[in-house]
Amino acid sequence: MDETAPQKGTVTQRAIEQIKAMIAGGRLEPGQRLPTERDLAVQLGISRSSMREAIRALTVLGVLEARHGSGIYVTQLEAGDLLETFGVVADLSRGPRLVELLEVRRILESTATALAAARITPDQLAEVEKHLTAMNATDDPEEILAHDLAFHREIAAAAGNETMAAILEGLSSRTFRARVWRGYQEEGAFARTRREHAAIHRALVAHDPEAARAAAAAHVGEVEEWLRAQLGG
Amino acid sequence: MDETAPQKGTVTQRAIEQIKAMIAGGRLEPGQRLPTERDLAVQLGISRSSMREAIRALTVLGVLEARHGSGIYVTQLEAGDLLETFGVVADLSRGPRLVELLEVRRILESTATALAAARITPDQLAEVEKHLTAMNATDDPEEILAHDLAFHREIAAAAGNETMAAILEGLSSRTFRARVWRGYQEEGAFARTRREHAAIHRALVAHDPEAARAAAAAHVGEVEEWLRAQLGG
DNA sequence: CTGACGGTATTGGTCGGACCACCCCCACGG
DNA sequence: CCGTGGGGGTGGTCCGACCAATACCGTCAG
Repeated sequence: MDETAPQKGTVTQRAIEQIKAMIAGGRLEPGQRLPTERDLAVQLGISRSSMREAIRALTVLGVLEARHGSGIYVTQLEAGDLLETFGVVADLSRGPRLVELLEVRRILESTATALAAARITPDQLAEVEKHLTAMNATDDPEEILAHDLAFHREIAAAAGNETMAAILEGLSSRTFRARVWRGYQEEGAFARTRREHAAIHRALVAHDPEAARAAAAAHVGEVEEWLRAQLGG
Repeated sequence: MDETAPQKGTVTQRAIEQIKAMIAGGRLEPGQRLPTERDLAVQLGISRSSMREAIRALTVLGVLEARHGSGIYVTQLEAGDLLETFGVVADLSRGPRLVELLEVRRILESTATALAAARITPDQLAEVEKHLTAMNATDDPEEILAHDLAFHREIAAAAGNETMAAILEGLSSRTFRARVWRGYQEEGAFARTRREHAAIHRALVAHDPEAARAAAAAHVGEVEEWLRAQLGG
């Protein structure tokens, strides 16, 4: 047995696993700077080209961050960094998968809203109200969408679980919302959306988790059912 | 304005976005074969090296699949393909983030188990029972873990939401479970785990969603609380 | 005519080197 | 003391070559 010759998969794939292992094993801390591409390539016994592919792969995964002229660094490995790729899933999903994604969002969003109702601070509540007001004060769909996103983002943040908030952020990625929202709002769902947002807000003010859960579930569920009908007929 | 010179970010990043756009726009269908690396590089006006980095990035994201000697293909873009990277998040998370991940899993797993209780077929139930029996028939931790994973995987599959099942799969990735499980089981939690699994199974047999939800939430919650205590001191 | 065989063109994988663009730091001069 | 300009280091891009796995197709035996 020659332990220096694992010989599994491509050299690039191996390099990816090795760097991941270094981080998981604590040899590389969040925020720490890595050796240069050239040095890393020599250390792992591969060419710089292959090493660059490995680094690029870990970069898109949100594990590494390359700063031109400075060096390669490990990200803070926070939920937001690693779950950014979740948006890709939403962007490339179509048909039945979109309904499944909305179902997941309904489950998480309702729970997050319930948690927020119990924990939200006055400051956070003020922020939520700001976006609610702004959302109702304009007719520009783009602006409405932006404040809609921020409205739910603030609530998710108030729930106190960064990971959950990051997942919800991915499930509400711009292109995803835009694709579904366009058709949904064309049917004059603005009024209904406003009522639902108002209901969520009331539950937050009352610090009523169960009401918040129900309001959020109904809110997402409305879109979910509409989309299901679109696909079914 | 020269529309041929977007000039935003690195050329590789641009290539990634362009290929993603081609897929999102329907110009590339799932399973379809892409042009050669060399041809793609020419089409987008970049070098083959840069194009390879873009392809590698999309490969690790589960969007593309490169077959040596054959060509590059779009994956089926199913939940499993795209959410495979979710395992990376679990593998690289530590400390408080692990608790957050378990909280997300508790929410999704309890809902999935509830859905499964309502929809599970006799065949699927038999499969679940198979792993439950096998799990109780051995003392080998590795084998127990494998059947434990399969037990929950079958239940998630029976819930009828592939996306949710794929996320749960990622949240139960081997290294994640192994890291947490080791310490948990060392405290003689085998008996408790067996009781909890039995409770989940009973709820499935009875087709009782609420009981299933409660049992699953308690099951994950136990581990969650233990982990929270570990970190707290 | 059919099917197994083998060679060859195609295609992804790896390598090495060259040059550019950008950042950081330090020595120099005000 | 401060700012400032240059130089060395680093990631970004490109090129050309060769290797390795695959797919295709013509050939030949049955």
